[in-house]
Amino acid sequence: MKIVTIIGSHNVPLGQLRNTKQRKVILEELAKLESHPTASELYEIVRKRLPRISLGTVYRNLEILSQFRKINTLHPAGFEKRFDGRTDLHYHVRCVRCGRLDDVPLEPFDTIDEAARNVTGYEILSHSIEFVGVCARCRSHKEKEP
Amino acid sequence: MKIVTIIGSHNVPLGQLRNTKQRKVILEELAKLESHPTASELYEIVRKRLPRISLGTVYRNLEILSQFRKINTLHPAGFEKRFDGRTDLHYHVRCVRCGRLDDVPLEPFDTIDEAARNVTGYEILSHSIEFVGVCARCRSHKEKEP
DNA sequence: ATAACTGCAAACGTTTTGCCAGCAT
DNA sequence: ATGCTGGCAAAACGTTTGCAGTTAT
Repeated sequence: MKIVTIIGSHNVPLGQLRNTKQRKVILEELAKLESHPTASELYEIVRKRLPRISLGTVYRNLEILSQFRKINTLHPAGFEKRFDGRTDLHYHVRCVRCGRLDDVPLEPFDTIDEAARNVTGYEILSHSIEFVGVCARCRSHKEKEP
Repeated sequence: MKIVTIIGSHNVPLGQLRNTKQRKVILEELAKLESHPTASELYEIVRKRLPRISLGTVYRNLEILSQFRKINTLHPAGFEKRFDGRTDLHYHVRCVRCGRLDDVPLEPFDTIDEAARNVTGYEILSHSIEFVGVCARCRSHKEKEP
């Protein structure tokens, strides 16, 4: 008997995605928007077309669509806040396998704030960069994952 | 009569910060750590020195210390996930006043992943950048804030 | 036929809050 | 004396999950 580790959320199907009305409307409405809505904002919008849809369905579909790269999830899934004794500007890298978070010892890119100011109309105060990747430890354990 | 808008969390004092044992220990332990603990991880650590401290106190102090720039909060306070119909790499800017989130129409900095790889030992897959600043609308309303 | 999917409601884990006593200034 | 702060417990919040019935393929 072989034990298989299922990667990803419990609600993401192993087989074929289906094209339900709910999923279609969620995608359509999200595509229409310039903004980056939260799940419940999108729920309110979608509800105008599908009054009986549930918030759970919206969450489930956003998760699935994100896994299949149809949409993008901005503030990376369910992570707790983390705190850092350093207050100087520095960057972080997160391991997608184990969630480990490390500092990245690079000098801050101090020119990019000005670039952002020029194209956004914002007064830019600072920025943060989070790299995502696979840490050394997880890379050496790669045989565990299919 | 003048209406004053209180900025920031309900638990952040308007007056002078005090130097309590709990606050000191939280700061000390956080400073010792190379890692970026969550509130409850830090709670467990601090509890070894102050067994009667509560998790609420840890949260309150982290919030206050963060406001006063004594520490840094990594995954910026309580924001919900946001979803984006675009799946290509692009950056975002958040207004610290109103929470508004916009796209930043800059070309992706494709060289920085390699720089990060060189200094971290991670296999770097991607990165995200979030600028923080004040949006045009909020800048024109600045008279409302002290 | 079958596996994906939905709505609903309950459960979950994290964070915030109200209360009141206690302590730093 | 003032008002910031702590502990505690309850509430709030965003998100996930179990269930039982439904739907797309």
